[in-house]
Amino acid sequence: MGAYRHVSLRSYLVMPRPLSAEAREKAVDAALSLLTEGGISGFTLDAVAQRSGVAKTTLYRHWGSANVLMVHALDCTIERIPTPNTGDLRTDLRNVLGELREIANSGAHRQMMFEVMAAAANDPDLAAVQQALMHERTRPLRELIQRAVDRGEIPPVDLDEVTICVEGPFMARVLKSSEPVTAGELEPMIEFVARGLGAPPQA
Amino acid sequence: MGAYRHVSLRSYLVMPRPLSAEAREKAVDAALSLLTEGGISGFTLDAVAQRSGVAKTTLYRHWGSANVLMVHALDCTIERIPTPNTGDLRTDLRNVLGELREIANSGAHRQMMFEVMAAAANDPDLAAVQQALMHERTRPLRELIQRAVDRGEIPPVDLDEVTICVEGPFMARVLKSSEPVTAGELEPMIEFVARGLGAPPQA
DNA sequence: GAGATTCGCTACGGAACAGTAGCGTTATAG
DNA sequence: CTATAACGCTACTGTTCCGTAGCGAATCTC
Repeated sequence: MGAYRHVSLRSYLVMPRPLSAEAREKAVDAALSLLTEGGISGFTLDAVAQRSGVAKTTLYRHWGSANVLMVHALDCTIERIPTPNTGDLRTDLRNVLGELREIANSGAHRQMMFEVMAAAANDPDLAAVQQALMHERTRPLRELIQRAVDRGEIPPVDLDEVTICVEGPFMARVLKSSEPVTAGELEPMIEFVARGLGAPPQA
Repeated sequence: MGAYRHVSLRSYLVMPRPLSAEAREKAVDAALSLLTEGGISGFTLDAVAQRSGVAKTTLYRHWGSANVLMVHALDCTIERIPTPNTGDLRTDLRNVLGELREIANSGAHRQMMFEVMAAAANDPDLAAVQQALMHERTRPLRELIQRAVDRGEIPPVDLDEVTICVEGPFMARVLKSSEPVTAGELEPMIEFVARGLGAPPQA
């Protein structure tokens, strides 16, 4: 934890002493670790202050409210995951779903995901961040499907419609059980999805 | 709201005055309406007491804690949904997904679902109820798939594996947007899933 | 009717949490 | 070195919610 985009808004201006980037970074890291451990219900400013070593008053000086810090911290986790291109639909699927599998299996990711989605119903900012996060995570799927269409491996499709269908089985599996998803579980899904996309039978 | 199974544990015994079934029913109804409106965060005993007209102290006399009442209320929502048999895979899918669509579109169902799933991580009782609820809701899918195998419309499958793949696209769609799912959106999913199951091309 | 028990009401106690005030300390700009 | 502003600390208010105590009134069994 540390390679996120910490935007220090005022560090370019000449001031006696800008809001310290160090405090922001420590606070965001603590916030994220609390969020992944206990979900939104485990995220309190008292806890962030204690874990980060940044005083609660300073947290308010930087972000103004607990919610803003939480949304900012989640926003910092948005990152592009690589999209390998192997020239084969099933192999591409295996690679990307393997990546998503590791994300889903890490920590108490489940609880956080659910709570964020629930809370997003009452918080437009949070909803936007959550939307962006999900969109970024499924981007590789959209890309590999588009490539399969381009090379003629599968017939043309409505990309948005079909992406939902492709990620669906994986998401349903993650929702269904808190057990980690194994690599072996992915295989039947890949075959199902490849057939659904209209790919020719496996070589 | 009223056709749930309200089990009055002591109503068969001869006692001066049993815990009133009326109070239980009103409390459960109020609890459920609060849960569907505001999710778990909208569920408080004060709110249940106010909406149901049952005193908070009486709620404790019946259930002992807020959590027990909540789990009991959710347990009361478990009900079998009918499984039509039309003799055609795609038509069966259309019927069952149509049922699930209505459930998913009703009220603020989304938020409740997420919060319950998140809370289930820390509460075995709640997890059990949630598991049972999901299992009951997807039972028709398992049944219609089994029938399609039996009549030779699709090749034999691992039922659990494949059910996840079939419900997946629908669930992914529900998760993705808070907009109601339209009947038209189901069609591409049905075709995708039918192909995934190995059904012959549409007539 | 007599006795027992439930019900509703009001009022508490206690915990957790958001957010603020005040004050002394520390680091930076000039 | 000096002024300025951020920092950490402690303490506080206000709110929300769980869970409980005590009371009188209503109701059921016998």
